[in-house]
Amino acid sequence: MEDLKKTIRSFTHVSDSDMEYGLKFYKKKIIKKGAYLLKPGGYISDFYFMKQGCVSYYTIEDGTAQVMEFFTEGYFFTDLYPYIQEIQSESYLEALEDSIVYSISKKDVEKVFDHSHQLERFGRLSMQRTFVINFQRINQLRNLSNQERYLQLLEKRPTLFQRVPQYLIASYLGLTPVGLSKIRKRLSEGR
Amino acid sequence: MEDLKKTIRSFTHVSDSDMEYGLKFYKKKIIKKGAYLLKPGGYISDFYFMKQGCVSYYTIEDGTAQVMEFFTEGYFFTDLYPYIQEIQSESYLEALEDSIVYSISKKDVEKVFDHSHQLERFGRLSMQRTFVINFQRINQLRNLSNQERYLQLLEKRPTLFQRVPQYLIASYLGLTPVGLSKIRKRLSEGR
DNA sequence: GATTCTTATTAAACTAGTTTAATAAATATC
DNA sequence: GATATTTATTAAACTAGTTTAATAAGAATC
Repeated sequence: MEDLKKTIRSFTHVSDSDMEYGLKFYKKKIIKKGAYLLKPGGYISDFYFMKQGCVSYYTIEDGTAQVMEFFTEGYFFTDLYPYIQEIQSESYLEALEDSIVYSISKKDVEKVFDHSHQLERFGRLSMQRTFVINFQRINQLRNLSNQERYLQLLEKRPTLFQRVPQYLIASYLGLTPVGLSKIRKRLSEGR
Repeated sequence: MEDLKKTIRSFTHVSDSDMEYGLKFYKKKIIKKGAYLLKPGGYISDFYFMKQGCVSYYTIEDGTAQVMEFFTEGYFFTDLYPYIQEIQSESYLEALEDSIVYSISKKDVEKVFDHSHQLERFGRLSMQRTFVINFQRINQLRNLSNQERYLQLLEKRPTLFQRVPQYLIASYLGLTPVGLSKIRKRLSEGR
């Protein structure tokens, strides 16, 4: 769990004893390609850290997948809204590759935060980080064209395009496979 | 500062002594309509609580305002990204009405969080709340049509339409004044 | 209360996407 | 390596927005 430890410490100082206390609640979990961590109607009570692999986070709207996010190495993730509210989820968490995650239950997260002020701070700061990412996402959705968002994704997460089928990337960008194909054509013609 | 106290306690339990410690750092501030709490190039070091009034949060892109949010009664707000990163802001915080806010400096927030585990928890939970709001915003931007988003805003924050000019609401919804006008026409014709 | 300034609507031409369907290319399976 | 299946591209018709410009309506000011 070295990279989990490293990632936590990239947020804030955590003493060895607090770290040891926190990490002992994490469990290693292997998910085969095509398997689900979560399906609609299920309850999500775990928080995950992606050690290796790729999980897509999506809902089905009118019969087609709406991809919210691709979680890859180093991501903390869960389906936060139902996780917080303790209600049924409406989303899927599906492995797009054989993946390894570390999981911790909500109860244990709370235990850890109660026990360690330092780790509660990590919790706050990682939430803050997530805020910033979402905030930038909103600005991108509002201020950039689909073409610009495609180019930005290509720049920021180039490996995604080797790992994930294009129609899922189209969905992530908020358009249809046909729409993305048109954009790519337009770009290849230098317009 | 009763409503500030009440709002904080709606997140988590805070003892009287911790609350008293925290609240003493807040300063009351009155902003006249048209005045700014923040302009591009400025540094934002305060966190605000809106006691009464309305502040618009926007950037200027290609000469027109892009409204991110309208902060009204009960909102905690700042320009979080530059606040966290301690970099220059690119945004405006402008009072659309005479407003009363309570402000606390970043240094004092940190002092409060150091002193009180309970208030650090409030910080984490309010960040979590903000996450959820932003998350829902992203889903709305992705999955709803402009018309649906207009109707949803009308339902959730009806008073906004009496307080704020329509072209700013258009901007908030991510469209032009002409576009919003068309949507309203379409709806009034029952389509 | 007339004038000025701001805000909202309408019209017309345009654009970047959509949908549906057909085809082509790539990948997996027997 | 042929066949079936999945994924990507292309075409054509359509749609919900855009831009620019003119007009109308409302609010503020003298």
